[in-house]
Amino acid sequence: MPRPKSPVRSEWLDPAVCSLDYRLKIIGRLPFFKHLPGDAIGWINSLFHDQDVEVGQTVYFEGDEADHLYLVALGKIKLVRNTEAGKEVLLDVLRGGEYFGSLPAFGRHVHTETAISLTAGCILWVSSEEFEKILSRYPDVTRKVLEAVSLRLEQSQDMVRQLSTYTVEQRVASVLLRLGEKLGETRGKELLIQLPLSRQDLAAMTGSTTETVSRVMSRFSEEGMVRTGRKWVTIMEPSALEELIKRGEVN
Amino acid sequence: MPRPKSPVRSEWLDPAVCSLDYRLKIIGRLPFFKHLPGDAIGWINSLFHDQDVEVGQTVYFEGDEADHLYLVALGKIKLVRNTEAGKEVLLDVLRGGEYFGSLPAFGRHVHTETAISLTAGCILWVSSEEFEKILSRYPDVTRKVLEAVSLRLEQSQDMVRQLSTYTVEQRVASVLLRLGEKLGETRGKELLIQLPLSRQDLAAMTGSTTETVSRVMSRFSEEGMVRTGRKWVTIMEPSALEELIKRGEVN
DNA sequence: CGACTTTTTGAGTCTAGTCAAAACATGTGG
DNA sequence: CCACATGTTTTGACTAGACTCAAAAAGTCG
Repeated sequence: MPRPKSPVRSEWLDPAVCSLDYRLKIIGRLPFFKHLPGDAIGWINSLFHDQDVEVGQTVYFEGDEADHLYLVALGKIKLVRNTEAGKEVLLDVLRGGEYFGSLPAFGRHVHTETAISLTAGCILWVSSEEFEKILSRYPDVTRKVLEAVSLRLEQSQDMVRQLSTYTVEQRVASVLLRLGEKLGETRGKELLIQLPLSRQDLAAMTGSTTETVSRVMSRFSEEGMVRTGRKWVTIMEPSALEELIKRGEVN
Repeated sequence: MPRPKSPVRSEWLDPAVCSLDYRLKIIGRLPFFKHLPGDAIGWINSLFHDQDVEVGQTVYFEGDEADHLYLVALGKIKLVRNTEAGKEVLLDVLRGGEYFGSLPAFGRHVHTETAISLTAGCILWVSSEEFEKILSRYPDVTRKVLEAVSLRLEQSQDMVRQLSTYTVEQRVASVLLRLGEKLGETRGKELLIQLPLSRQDLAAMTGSTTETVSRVMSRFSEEGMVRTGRKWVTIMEPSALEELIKRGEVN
């Protein structure tokens, strides 16, 4: 069998990525702020700081004081929790336009997860005080933040449901579909996920082990449902994975 | 071996439970409102309706239109999610003073879980419109709601971590401790949980099966760590369960 | 090319699920 | 108060899914 050719197109980092224009676009599209008029966005933008991150860089650790709110401008950020035993649990992968971190405003005083960049990219952040300024000038932003947190809660509860009732195979299929939907690019009827997702990461997302995930992925490949490389995964037949989740087995 | 004598004291339902006084107390203590002055609480109280619930009654179903916010006044409410395959996942058990249900204000339009009473009791509720009135008169309530939802998110993520990394034994121990901490009454160094928790319920809280939970509970009983009856569980040695979670095994 | 990391595969073991039956409670009506 | 029907819990035997440990294979990078 020929080595799968990588469908990844390198879109190289524009050095001007966190340019004013780009920042305005990101901030203006954020659910928190997108209802606000342009001048408000401009003012909010002036309160944000930007920072480039490289692959594998830790933005903050679980347990660190929670006094910054972050936005992903470019790249992908993963949120993980660690157990005392050293196992890691991957809670979510964020793309441009999503928030992370937390604030005393959310009732949290320390971060409850660790944030690590999966790719090189750029993030924006505001301090607690600066965010308070935004909230006091535009109080309905609180409402938007509430909506965003509610959505995360719902997703987390769905995760609980899946971990409680799915087999590893179903969980892997589910994670692939979720990532595909969220981060994937449509290539015909296929779905390309450009992400340096290791078996380790997939295991941490499914409450499993690298070996088991590897076996499951091999099976999926044999069945022609997915195709994977080191920095990408292509879902050849999303519907087949969906079927598998419903039926609970490969046939 | 003699049948374990039930330590349960029947505290019978006062028919005047949802009396004005009691309602004011519940509402005044709620994190959402407890920062507000007495007259505000009085006004808010006037917007709430009350309703008695009996054992096993469903307050609302997953998928129902989400236009009410509920408070537990008296009794215990469980929140469950169901899978297509008919398995149930028990997300949380609520006691007096906790909220449930959701609102368009939270960005949800249908309930994402089913609410069922575990005991006879009484709940309070407001409609979406009424809650909006509260929010517009006391905008900082939004902030409190945000804090409450953030806390639930954190707890849910912890649940994810446990399901991902703990054995069934550890998860059962963890659930018992959590319930004990939240709903238990201290009896000397023991902790009594007065709750009609079936093996079914425990299985649904731990992502396991009735049989496995039964075996685990039997083991815990033999080791003298817990003692159970049909409508109660006593944790004889909380520290033993904590040890077990850390070490990962009974010795 | 060679050192290193990640992934895959294999073999063996164990945890937890399944199916089935017995034991135990609970509630009802005679 | 007992006998019976019903539902829940416990126990047993078996199976299977997933983990562990170990080694080989493949990919990455200087």
